[in-house]
Amino acid sequence: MKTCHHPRPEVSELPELTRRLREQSRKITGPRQAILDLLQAHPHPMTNKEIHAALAGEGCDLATIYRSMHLLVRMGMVKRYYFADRVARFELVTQNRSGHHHHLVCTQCAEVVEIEECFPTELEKKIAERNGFKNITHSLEFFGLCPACQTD
Amino acid sequence: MKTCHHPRPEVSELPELTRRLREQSRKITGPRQAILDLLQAHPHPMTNKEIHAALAGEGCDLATIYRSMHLLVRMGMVKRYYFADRVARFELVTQNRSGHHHHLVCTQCAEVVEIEECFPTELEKKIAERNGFKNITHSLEFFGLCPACQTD
DNA sequence: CTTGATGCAAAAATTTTGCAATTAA
DNA sequence: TTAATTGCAAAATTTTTGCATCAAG
Repeated sequence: MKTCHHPRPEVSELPELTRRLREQSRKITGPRQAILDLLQAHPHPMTNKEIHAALAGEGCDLATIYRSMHLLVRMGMVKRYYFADRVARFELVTQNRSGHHHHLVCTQCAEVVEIEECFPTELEKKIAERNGFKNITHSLEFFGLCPACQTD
Repeated sequence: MKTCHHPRPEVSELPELTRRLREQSRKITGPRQAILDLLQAHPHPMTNKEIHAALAGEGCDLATIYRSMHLLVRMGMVKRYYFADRVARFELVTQNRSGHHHHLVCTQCAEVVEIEECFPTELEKKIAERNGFKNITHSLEFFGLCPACQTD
């Protein structure tokens, strides 16, 4: 895994997120703050195991992480991704970065790049109509060899 | 899950597949034939559990199915998909149906429709170049409510 | 015969759950 | 005060592995 910078966003979104938690009569606990903090600082999909490892300092139980991720996904604050390996990865949904976007993942070192492009809307609409489906969405991820790994 | 027809292809691809197995000094055993038969008759991604259940008659061990799918994927005879639920699904790669295609899956009843459309090649190339990636591929699946489930 | 494959059972890995104790509101 | 949350341990799943036996080539 490559090192990569995780610049904190200009404005933290945590106040807004905690507000929404409170709104649902959820509590702002240590573990939850730590998880949200981490996800904000690391704007790429993370597995529960990675989150657990990263939070080794504060000692947050793995079960708590599983439960938190379920909750955050249910509340729409986190989006769950599946890349090539049946492991769920979680990424914070922020106002800066739209909830819907895609990733380009290095098959060697797992580096992740966020992608602007999306599947053409008209084409998707056509697919939905031709098959009579409603409320169509898609999952789309790219895989390849990143620059650094091409030389190895 | 909706019932769906599984018309056998005009020409069975099994002889070719078994030939390739033999070529790799693999053996054509009962379980393997049953699995290939099943995958050919059911041209949609199936989970190992589904395969195991479908083969309840011949009594094929689940461990054997796991091992077989690993082998078949490694040999390129089967393609592995991940839909929305972190469960691996396997589909036979045939000459009729190209190995690369996508699916439209009903979020309610799990019906699967095969999709012709693909992510635009030029756009993908652009993404690869802009990020300096090589050997880029993608996974792309669509989700929505199928006609039957819209009335429920 | 020889080597790969199978079934079975055990082990490993992953995810969920029950519950008493804790803590935010 | 009280309702949600946590940690811990146990349970439930899912996947892999060791090994003696079996069978395809």
